Amino acid sequence: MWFKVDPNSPVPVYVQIKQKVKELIASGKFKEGDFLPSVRRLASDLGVNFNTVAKAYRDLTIEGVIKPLRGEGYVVVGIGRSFAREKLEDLRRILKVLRSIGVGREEIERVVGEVYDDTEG
Amino acid sequence: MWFKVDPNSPVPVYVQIKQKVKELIASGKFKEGDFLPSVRRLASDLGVNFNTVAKAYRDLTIEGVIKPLRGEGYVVVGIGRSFAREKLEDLRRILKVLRSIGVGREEIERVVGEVYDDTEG
Amino acid sequence: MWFKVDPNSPVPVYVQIKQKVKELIASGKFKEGDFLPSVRRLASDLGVNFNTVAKAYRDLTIEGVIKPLRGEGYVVVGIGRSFAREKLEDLRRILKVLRSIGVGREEIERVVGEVYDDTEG
Amino acid sequence: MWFKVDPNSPVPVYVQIKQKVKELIASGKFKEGDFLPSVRRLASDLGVNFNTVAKAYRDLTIEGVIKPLRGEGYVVVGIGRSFAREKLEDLRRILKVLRSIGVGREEIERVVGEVYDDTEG
DNA sequence: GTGGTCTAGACCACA
DNA sequence: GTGGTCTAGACCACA
Repeated sequence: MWFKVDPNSPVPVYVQIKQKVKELIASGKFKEGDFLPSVRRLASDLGVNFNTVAKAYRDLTIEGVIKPLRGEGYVVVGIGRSFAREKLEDLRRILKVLRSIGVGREEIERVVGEVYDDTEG
Repeated sequence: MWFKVDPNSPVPVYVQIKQKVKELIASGKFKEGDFLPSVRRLASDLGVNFNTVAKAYRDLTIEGVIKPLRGEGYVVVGIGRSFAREKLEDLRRILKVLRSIGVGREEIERVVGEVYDDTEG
Repeated sequence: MWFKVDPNSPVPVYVQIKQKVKELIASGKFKEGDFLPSVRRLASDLGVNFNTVAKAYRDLTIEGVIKPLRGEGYVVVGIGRSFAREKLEDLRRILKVLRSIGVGREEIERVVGEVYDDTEG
Repeated sequence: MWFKVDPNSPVPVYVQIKQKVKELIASGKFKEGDFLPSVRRLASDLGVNFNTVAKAYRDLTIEGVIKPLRGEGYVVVGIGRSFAREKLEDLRRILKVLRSIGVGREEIERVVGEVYDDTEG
């Protein structure tokens, strides 16, 4: 039920964790006021060190996405539309690359269709 | 005319360089048999260290994308369809995230239209 | 009428409580022989855990400032001149910093005037 | 020539380091464009762990006081008047406490005189 | 040599 | 049990 991280990616593990947590909040799997899994719990589930998760949570705190309640855990504050906006920017960037390397619009539409017509996750 | 790298990105600079070079080859700006800019030249243009570019070129050599010709520089071997396939996978991944956070297909189509109907680069 | 603590300060909450209680005794709001609010009462007023206040009172007991009377609560023993001396040391320390960063004596005197000419709290 | 930290203070060591570095910048001992001592160098000088200094520098980076140059070190960006303003607030706070515990204005002036008439650091 | 990431693990503050 | 600080030390990216 939990997500995974790739320790061999050039993207640091703590950045991967930040991304995933943001996705889970943006998608409503975690709602405002919910508690995230504890630093140590998530670290153990992901098989990474506690400090790595702590750094991800600390960053998310600075970004105003979550908030630490001493002795209680991290609670979700919210993420607003900013995450969707970021992701749409990512989409635009990759589409530009695809266009520039000669991938036609039909191929793009095929993939969009596959994802959006897919009935499961 | 040249591309840029972001030294503050969590993505290592040499990985950024590899990506850009692959894009330039995939898009035909560099063709089979063309010489890439020399390690020193590119390093100076990007404002990064010689070793950083050298590592990017070394990796691309291992991946079979370019080939060193002693005393002449690095020549483009080719990149085939693999790069486009990778990028389409990236597209699929981001579309899934966008769908999961509730971004509708219309919004996706709007962005696709913007990029593909755009007449310039 | 009661004081507050800042749970996000790097200064531990129990240290903040100790400071405030000392100030209240030094300023005469609590006199020798007076009872402090009970651990549970203060904890509830401050919105902190019982153990946090208990630790502050325990420390103050060790320092000889207050004394537990079994079944009755904590009674003020006294604080003498030591607290004022500590605070004057704090004053000296901060003045040195202000002087070293170029804040002039006039600006210091202005603040002293503001505080000491102020007729209320 | 270097400063010291107190490992037994309730104030975390990394906060103490942040304070000291800010003082040194505010007082002009480090100017815009200067490099701070390296993370590992300062850690060794202070007898603390490298991660502790790293956390202090990271925080100062977020506050916009310094900036990391990969492979080169941390360079001073600037601190402006904000630090002096913070310190004057600290002064006001402590003066209020001193007044409330019955320390007279003469005693305050005596300390101010001592610090500001002192010819050495 | 300099910063960045990550692990492993101790001990403290707080609920 | 939960977060916070700190140590000790490995290995990577970059100049």
